[in-house]
Amino acid sequence: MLTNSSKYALKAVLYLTLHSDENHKLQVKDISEKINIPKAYSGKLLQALAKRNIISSSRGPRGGFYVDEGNKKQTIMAIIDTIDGRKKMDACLLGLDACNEENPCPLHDLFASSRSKMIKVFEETTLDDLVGSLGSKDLFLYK
Amino acid sequence: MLTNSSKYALKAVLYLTLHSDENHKLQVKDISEKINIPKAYSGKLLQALAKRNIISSSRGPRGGFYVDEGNKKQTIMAIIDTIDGRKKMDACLLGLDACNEENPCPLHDLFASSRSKMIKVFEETTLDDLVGSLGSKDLFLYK
DNA sequence: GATAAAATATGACTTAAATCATATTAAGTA
DNA sequence: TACTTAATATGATTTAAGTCATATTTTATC
Repeated sequence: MLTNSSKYALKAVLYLTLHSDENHKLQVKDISEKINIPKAYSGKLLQALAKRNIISSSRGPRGGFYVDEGNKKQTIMAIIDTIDGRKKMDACLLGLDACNEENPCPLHDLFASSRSKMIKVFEETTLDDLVGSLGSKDLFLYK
Repeated sequence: MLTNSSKYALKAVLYLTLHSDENHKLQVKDISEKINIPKAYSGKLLQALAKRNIISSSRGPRGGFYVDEGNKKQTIMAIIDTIDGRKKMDACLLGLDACNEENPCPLHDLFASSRSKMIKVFEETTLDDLVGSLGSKDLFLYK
């Protein structure tokens, strides 16, 4: 479904959404330790996310990564797309290029409705939404 | 979602379900050419499926792989499980070991219902069902 | 302005999935 | 029984994902 990379990216962005803002930037080291992923690897992912404006960053002393109000309008799908590429989500279960609604593979109809529901949720759910639904319980799992 | 290997396996089994029986066995070469996957690779997958009795095989002259009536009771999930291992399907979207119904990760509830529906379909759909639903139209896509 | 702290850019290394190759074993046929 | 045909078992090679390392650039602060 998702590569390791986009799982990591999702975790990192969620962490930033909950624990950072313009005045509380976090460094790669802090983030990677908290969410239990290799530092150098998370650095790379965070850079890719910042370039696409999913998250924000600033260099130099007191710099770091953070999520501002604008970033919170980003969706889960935007994160996945940045790291894995959107196409993978739409791909035929059997990997058939020619498979689609009009020309479905034998598994297409079994799978299509679940998948499109899932994709819709990913496209429509923003970081704001996620944080909202968590309410006050900060606790979630990074392992 | 699925590895390349299990996609190939699904294609191969579907092909066998439609085009083979005890009296019409197919060799690796025939199958791999028809479904457009590397011969040596499909050989390995077919062997694994035969060992688990998802499909049948016999050696020697006039031997080959085939799907008999018993094999047709096998499910899509059995194929996936043989090649990828069942666990992957149940795994948390974020890859969190500790994530479950009682202790859900932030994405859990967004994803859980689509996934369990999908899993249920995979577990309940047999090769018989698939062939039935195809009706007379043999045509499907191997590319 | 000099210094230090941070992200950025780039590339190398490692591991697992995907792919290929082949020697061995079993079964049908002459 | 010898020969041929096919799966089986095993392992080598290749490729892509995942991981790590570091030189460069930017920015705050003294």
